[in-house]
Amino acid sequence: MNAIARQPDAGRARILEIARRQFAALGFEGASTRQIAAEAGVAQSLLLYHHRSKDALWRAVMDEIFGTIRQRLAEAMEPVRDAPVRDRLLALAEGFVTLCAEEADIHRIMILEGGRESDRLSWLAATHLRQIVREVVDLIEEGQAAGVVRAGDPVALYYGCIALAGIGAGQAPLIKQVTRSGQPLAPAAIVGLIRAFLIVAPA
Amino acid sequence: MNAIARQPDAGRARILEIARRQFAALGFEGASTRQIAAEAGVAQSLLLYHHRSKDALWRAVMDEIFGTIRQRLAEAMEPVRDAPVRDRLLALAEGFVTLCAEEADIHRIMILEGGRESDRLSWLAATHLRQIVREVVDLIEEGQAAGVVRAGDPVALYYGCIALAGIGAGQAPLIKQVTRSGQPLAPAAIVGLIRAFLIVAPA
DNA sequence: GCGAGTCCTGATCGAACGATCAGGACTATA
DNA sequence: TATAGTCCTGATCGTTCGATCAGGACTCGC
Repeated sequence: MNAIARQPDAGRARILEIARRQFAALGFEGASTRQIAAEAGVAQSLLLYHHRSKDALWRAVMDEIFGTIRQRLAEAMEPVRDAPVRDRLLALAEGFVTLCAEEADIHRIMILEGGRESDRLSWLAATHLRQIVREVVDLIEEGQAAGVVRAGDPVALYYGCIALAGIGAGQAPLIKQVTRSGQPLAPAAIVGLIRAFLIVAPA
Repeated sequence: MNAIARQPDAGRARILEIARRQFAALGFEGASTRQIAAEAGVAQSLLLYHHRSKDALWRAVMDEIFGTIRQRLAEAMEPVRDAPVRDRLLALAEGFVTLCAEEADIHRIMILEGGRESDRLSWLAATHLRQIVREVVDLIEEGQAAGVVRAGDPVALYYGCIALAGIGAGQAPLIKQVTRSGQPLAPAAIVGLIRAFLIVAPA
């Protein structure tokens, strides 16, 4: 009998949320199922009842994260569905920057996992990443064909945008420590950076 | 009696090198002093004899990293010491991208630590980071005053460059998994991205 | 009311963690 | 050759790790 008993779905969502925060803060190896369970107010064995292992818990977190990503980006793109490619690219960039700012955990987990070979990364690429990358790179190539996006390797441009989009929120603690103002970078400023980086004629 | 006995300095350097790799791969919490010692072929207690704690070992790694950074950037800047600010900025960018490509651990540790508040980050900012950031931001502001660098918050431009410089090497495992070619981004291409991002008139 | 099935807990496992300590092995000084 | 000091190891400390398991608490179909 505890605070979230008899609300199985709410409890599961809460566990996933806290697990996401811990994985983002400490990395997969650094995060502890006991700590996650303690913060969620449940027994550690419950995590491994719902998910058969720490690895499976991590994959459940990633499934939820990519559900959020797809939903948020779809919402950002919907108003410009039939607009020129330039507007669609900018809407996508703004949507992604906003997402990174509001859910910094997401970008950080990606950076953490993307920098090191592992079975988790292979699973992530096969299950979620390749499809999204393909879609965005296609859009960038469409922009290049239309003369809107600067020339160059579209994959490099894609990762350049990802890097710029996430740096503000992802490195916010460092930026707070280093700058005099202690202020993180504003999302609007980052969208401006991406626009300048990606678009040929930002008229 | 072991392979590196009677070569104290070589042994210490080897320990620091392996510790750096482990901290970069697994993060501070994920890395283990026993694993580091095992790969270095020494007893785990030796690490804590040379450095009084895991934390102190980490700080020794960072001291060595920033020694490398300062040395490499000084070498990159030396030939353009008296050149216009545009050339100095580009030399700095190229030097940093090359450094990130050749020593990907460095950038990754920074990303790992910069994304999360901790005593280590405070120490890092006070001991190493603030000074370097100040110097580079000053250079960017000089470039803006000369009309060479695009307008905008120089701190945002600085972190934009950092993000772009590190994305190729830092996310190489992910890029290998996601792209068809499996090739990481070439340093030259990344320098081109930064130039396009930073410089107003890339004539 | 009763058994089946679901949700959840506490106890516990062997392994790995950071840290400490006594002492062996070695070099340098005298 | 005796002594002092440095370098390094193996054993061991208490803690925490992921994982397992028996069983309590609850809901639902009958």
